[in-house]
Amino acid sequence: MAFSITTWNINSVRLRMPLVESFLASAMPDVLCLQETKCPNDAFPMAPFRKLGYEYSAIHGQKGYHGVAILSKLPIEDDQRRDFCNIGDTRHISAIVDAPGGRRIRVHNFYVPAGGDEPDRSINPKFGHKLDFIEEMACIRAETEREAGVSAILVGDLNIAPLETDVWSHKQLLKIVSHTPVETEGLIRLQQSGQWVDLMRQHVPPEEKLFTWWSYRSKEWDESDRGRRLDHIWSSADLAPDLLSVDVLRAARGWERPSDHVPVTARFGF
DNA sequence: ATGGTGGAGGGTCCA
Repeated sequence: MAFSITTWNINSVRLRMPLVESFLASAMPDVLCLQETKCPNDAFPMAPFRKLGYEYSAIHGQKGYHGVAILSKLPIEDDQRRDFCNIGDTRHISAIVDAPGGRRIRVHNFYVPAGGDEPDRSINPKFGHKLDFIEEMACIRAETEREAGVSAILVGDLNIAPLETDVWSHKQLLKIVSHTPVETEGLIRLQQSGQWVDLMRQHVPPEEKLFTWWSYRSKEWDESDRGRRLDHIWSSADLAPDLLSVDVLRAARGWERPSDHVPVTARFGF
């Protein structure tokens, strides 16, 4: 039995619906997690998703900024939203997916704050917000007593590239927000304390460069390849042995009017 | 060292 899940920071779901539709028609993941939908709930383009077989959804959006969504071919239940840092941002949603073989998987979909430009919380409150956010994420664990027997997957735009090979130049990015030690150490601590497995790095060795985002501010993004791995797929330990592949669709960055992030898909065989 | 681009919304803010 198979199960697949995609995470994609879409940077406006309404603007990029044609790209989403063509991606889904070919990749056909069971579950699609979107970030930066920039779309209030009552304006979310549900119809095209239904038409493609994504009958089930849990959305959490607001006007102009942020916004996350889970679209699913498989039934979902118990959708929840948590207001991290208590400021009303729509940056988290989760739901339990009824996966094949009677498996139940709690899927968490995150859009972590980018953190601004200056990596110093005393002069840049956005950086402080980001650090507080990832601290609070420690409450989201791969295994919980309350949902015993439920596996877990955490995906999203975490806006941190934790490994040296997750950026085009470790040395040149050490003081750049997304790759500063306080962020990368915080993310790895979070991963370990929550008992999460980094599925992208289980599939692609940590020695190899791996990126999911390339800035809009570089026209030759492909040749210069100054990317970062900001998007992640983590799972509880029980799912890790069932991972078949992780696909980072780099080609999507070259599509017409693209998102600056590309879709990442994990496929499992149970 | 700096600025470069893109989306939302109709100011600038955010990334």
